Amino acid sequence: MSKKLFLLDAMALIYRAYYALIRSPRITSKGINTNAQFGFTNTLFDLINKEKPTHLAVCFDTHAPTERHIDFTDYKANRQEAPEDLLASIPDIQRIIRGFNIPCVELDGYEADDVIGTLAWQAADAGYEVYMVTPDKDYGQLLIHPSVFIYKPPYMGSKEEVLDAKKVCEKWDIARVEQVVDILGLMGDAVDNIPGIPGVGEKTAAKLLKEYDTLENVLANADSIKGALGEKVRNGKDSAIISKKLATIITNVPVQFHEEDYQLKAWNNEALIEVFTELEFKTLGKRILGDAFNVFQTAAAGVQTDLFGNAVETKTAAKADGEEGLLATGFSADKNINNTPHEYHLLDTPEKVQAFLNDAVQQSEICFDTETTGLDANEADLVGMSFSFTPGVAFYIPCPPERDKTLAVLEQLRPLLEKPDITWIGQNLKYDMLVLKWYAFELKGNIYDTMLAHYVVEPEGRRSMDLLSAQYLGYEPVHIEELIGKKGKTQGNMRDVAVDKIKDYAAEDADITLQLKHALHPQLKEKEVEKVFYEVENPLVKVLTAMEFEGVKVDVGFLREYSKQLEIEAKQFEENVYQEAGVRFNLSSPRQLGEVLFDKLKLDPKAKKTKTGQYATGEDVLLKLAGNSSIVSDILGYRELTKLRSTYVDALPEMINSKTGRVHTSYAQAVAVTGRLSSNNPNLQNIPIRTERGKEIRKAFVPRDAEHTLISADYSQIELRVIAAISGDENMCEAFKQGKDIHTATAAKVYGIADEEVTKEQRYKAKSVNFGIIYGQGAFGLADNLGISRAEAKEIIDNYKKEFSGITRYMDGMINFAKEHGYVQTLMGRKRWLRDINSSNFTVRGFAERNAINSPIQGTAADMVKMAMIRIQAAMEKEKLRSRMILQVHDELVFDAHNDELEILKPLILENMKAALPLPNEVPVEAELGTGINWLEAH
DNA sequence: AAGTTCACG
DNA sequence: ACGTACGTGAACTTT
Repeated sequence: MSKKLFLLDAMALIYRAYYALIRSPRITSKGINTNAQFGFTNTLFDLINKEKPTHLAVCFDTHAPTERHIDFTDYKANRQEAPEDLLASIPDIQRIIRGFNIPCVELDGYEADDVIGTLAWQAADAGYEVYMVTPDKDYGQLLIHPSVFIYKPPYMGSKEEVLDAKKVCEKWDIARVEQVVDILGLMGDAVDNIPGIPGVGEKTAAKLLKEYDTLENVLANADSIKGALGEKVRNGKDSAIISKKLATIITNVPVQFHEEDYQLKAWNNEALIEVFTELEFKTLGKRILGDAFNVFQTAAAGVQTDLFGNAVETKTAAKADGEEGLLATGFSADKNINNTPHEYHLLDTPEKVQAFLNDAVQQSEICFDTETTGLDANEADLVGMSFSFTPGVAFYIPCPPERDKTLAVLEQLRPLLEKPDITWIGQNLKYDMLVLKWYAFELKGNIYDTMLAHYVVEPEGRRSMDLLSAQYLGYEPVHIEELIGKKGKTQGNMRDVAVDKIKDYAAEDADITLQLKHALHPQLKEKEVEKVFYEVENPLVKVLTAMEFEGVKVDVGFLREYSKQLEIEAKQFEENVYQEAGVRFNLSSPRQLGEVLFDKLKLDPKAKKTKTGQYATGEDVLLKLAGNSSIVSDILGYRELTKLRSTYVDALPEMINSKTGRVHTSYAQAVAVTGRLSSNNPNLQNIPIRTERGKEIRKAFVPRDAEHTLISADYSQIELRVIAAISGDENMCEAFKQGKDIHTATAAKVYGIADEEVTKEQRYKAKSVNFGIIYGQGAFGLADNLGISRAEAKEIIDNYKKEFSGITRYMDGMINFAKEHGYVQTLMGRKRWLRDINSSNFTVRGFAERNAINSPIQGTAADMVKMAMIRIQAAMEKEKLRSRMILQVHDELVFDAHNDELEILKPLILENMKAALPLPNEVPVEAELGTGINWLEAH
């Protein structure tokens, strides 16, 4: 057997692991982020398992400066400081590596790639096959040696990949791997702040090398390169030479490859158990160490699991010293459905279904899940349903493709589905209920949505079934891809999958969801979020289901006409821009626009500010351009019109449902961290209103027929009322109690004048401060926003803080509360955890501090609207109205109202909105309402 | 898949 | 010296 050496680029892998999991970080019960430790360990273990190396080493960078830093002070200068979590992970990772009895190699004055390069070539000369484990493309240059390869570990769904010299050449479009350093020298590397030749990218570099073979030869022939490119090359000669040197990996650093040191040996299990326990690697620990870890865990935790995986208290078990934290979060961690005997039943005859029903109607809680032909609940057909009420046992009932047969199946289930005293448990039940609603069935009992339970327990993470199962049950369920393939062109249809396979998949989903409920449920109490769960989120599900089912009518004819008009006007703006610029280019490309504006036309403040080094061309930048030339207004005109056309006018008709002729948005109830809803497919929460041309689009949203009218009702200044109320600021509370215009009242206080003396200008500035305050804005931001000096902005803010000292107290109070408790909360007890609040990094901490100020405000307003929706829906049902609530836009509710019901409905809506969530300090809640034959008119 | 811009509250 | 106002979703370009 040949000898295989793997050399790991530790920091690159650690970074990747950390950021791969950043959206759903792994946090221990002590609040430590273990993304990097987890990801790295996973990669290392999988590698050992799969690739069976005979020899292995992990290489680190050291803090000592390298020759590159000394030669070129900008080297890696723009690199952001690593997050604290990530830096803190390194000692743990080194302990883990030592636990595996693998050497860590590092050398002051050299980077990991130099060490790896040197060792790789030495080992290869000694007859090894060498794999350098790294995602870094620069390593390509080392493949000059034929037995050296790059091994890219699997990442985000893509498989691992072994790169040889041929593949590297293909990637860069070059002839020989020796040219890797030439290409890097020419194009530079933004990540390491290696400049290269400005304006030369990957493509251009490859082109140059095709013609001239080496970087030196390119430079030698710079005079014969024509046009702008030649100019760039001639100007960038010095930079190119330095860049090539920086990009060249040193292969003769003072290390020696002693093969016996790098040979894989037996692990130090004790050391590994200690680290894994500390890091709470439950499943991973067991996967790596097997029973050695299991025995320890169970004893340490003082909890065992019964046959079905339920946590059972063991009275006699004593906690091992120092292992308090292991189950402190309250989930039963060691459940593994794999080890639990499970029975998944296929109920494919009416007799079997009946037997199931007899049992099921006795239950108080049943987990329910549907399988359908698609992701859009308004278009999908039912393929089957699964149920579970005993952990490990689940039932799957298939539905035939013919609609009448599916209806017959549902009919048999009617006594169960409509039983009023059942609690239906499910993951994202809105989807399942919406599917049922298209068959005119509904779940009449209570519901318990595990997705929402997780949302209130942990609003920030993601919560797919797969993730939740892994996190709370330590179990990886069957992936849907195994049934219907990956998303995209190859994705198949659930209808075409063999019924036995669907049964296993679907039944498992119901089984897992039931167990998930048991794991999550104690967390509601522990985290003190029961109120927001039971009084806000859970009851809202049925309301949203009804709204999504209803949809809204869109006047397609109007939009088609408007589209033509916008197209003509946009074209005119576009032509104007090309005239003014003197070139034709793609005006939709910010990159090309930036080059035209700043390189060709040399317009004044050269704001080069995007992180990729391109010119920023956003509206704020363009408006600051010298002279406000007409090209700017033409660009902005073009942008406005094309935006309106592509995002709304042309897109909305495409979203019309084939069955209803209406547009059905989908509300995401567990996405926005503050507690707001979000809307997608299409997003109906960002329909234009601020510009004349934009608000026209609202005319396309119309009542269902001539007997109906749209009603729009919105809260007045809800966020400011909330901050007044929860801060208890006297002046602001008083202004609201007296029914004053809040921005005028604010201006009067800030400028020390009477309300009547406030000018438009002053009111405008005060309004900006009021909004800025909600978000934690500083003097810089206010100055930028209002186009005033920082001194003036500071003065306004100082005055504001003095006059509204209660607001200042609130802001400081929230930050201190967060620092002490690690979270902030809304009136309904909705929490947001802010683990960066004590960070030593100014920027990171500042972000958390602004969240601490803003989240309770935005979140309390969200609580209030949601509660209003629940009340209004209930009242409308009680009155048996034909009118329907159809849209929510954060502080606004829209209704498709029957004309006969308008006079009942108006007070019903307003009263329920005002009374939904009374604010402290007697701050009144006001709402306003309008009606019309379209949304614009109603607003 | 990431970055940029822009629509809303 | 740095960055600077919160929360979203979608379209388009570029990698």
